[in-house]
Amino acid sequence: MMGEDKFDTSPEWVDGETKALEAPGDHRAELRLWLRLLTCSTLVESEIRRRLREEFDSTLPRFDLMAQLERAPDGMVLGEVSKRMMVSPGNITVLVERLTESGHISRTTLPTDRRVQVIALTPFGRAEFEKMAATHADWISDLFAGVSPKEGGVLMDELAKLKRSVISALAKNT
Amino acid sequence: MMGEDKFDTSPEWVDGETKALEAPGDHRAELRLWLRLLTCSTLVESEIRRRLREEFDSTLPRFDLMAQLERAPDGMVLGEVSKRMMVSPGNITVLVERLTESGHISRTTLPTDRRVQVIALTPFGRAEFEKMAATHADWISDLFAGVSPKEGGVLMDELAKLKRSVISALAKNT
DNA sequence: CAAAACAATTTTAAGCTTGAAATTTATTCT
DNA sequence: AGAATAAATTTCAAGCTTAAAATTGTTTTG
Repeated sequence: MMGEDKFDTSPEWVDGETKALEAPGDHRAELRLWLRLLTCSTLVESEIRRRLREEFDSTLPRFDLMAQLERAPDGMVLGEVSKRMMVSPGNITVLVERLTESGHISRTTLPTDRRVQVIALTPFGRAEFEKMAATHADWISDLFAGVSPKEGGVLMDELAKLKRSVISALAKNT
Repeated sequence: MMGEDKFDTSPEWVDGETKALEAPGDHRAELRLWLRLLTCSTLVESEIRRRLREEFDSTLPRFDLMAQLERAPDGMVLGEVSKRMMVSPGNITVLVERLTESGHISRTTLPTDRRVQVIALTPFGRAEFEKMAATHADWISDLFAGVSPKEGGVLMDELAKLKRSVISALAKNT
């Protein structure tokens, strides 16, 4: 999905009227928007992955999993973690295995329902995560430094609309 | 990086003055923006992957590679493909192997420099890609249907600013 | 003209990711 | 209670991804 021109900032979208004159099935504007969105998130994401590896010898999935657990002091059920991270359940299994081995998280089988595994940050895991989280926040702040608070606000709002659009389209095709 | 609240649309950003009053090292606004951006692109991307698999028995990387080649009728050098797709060179090797096996692309060693491989869409590959591309454009249009042309224009512009911000931050830390 | 430097690509090792099938455990329904 | 159903998790097979090392081929330079 990559390949957007590197510095294309000209206005690509047209007003509704002009759009109506386009050939049927012409979705260029949406495609360009999607490519730009994807370019932005890929740029940020791969840089964050790189830095996590270099500076903490860790990975984004590990960081994300611990981030979920940080806000759940009493731990979280595996299925819930999987939903929140938007990844498949099988994925969580391996992550949890490794984070347990390395002592970052604990895992307990729920006594009342032995199908259910609850995981939580260990004190060590929490301490490690807090170090990483602070640095991570600085990285993001750095990468986003050229976006003013006002522009950031606009982006938040417009992305909220996009998110609703996508979620509602997904709900329809069920 | 997932885990943003599902329908959070309240204004998270504050004006510059309020921001100045926040504790030093408080990067919540940027973090929330990043999470929202990532949520949007993950939602779209995973749906596109799913549909490519279900309807065309294909994958996003394959589609992307062919999309690059479509605009290069005379073919493209592997290294160039790798750069445009923003993936590591080793990645391209495997993709090219499989797309060659399946007859979608051809590969030629440059006679003047035998290190260099040039790949191009075969007529079959081009025909297949065109079918996929048309459907793919419809999918995106569908997912983005709730975003008006005007809102899309705003998003394009704001994402352009973000992209410049990220690229310039990456250029600095070299 | 060799030797060193450089460039393009492939290989390797490790980890991530998915969907589907299998397992284990609980619940519901005769 | 026993059978079917459902739920939570794990296993499996296949493919993607990366960085680093290794290959292969070209160019530059002493």
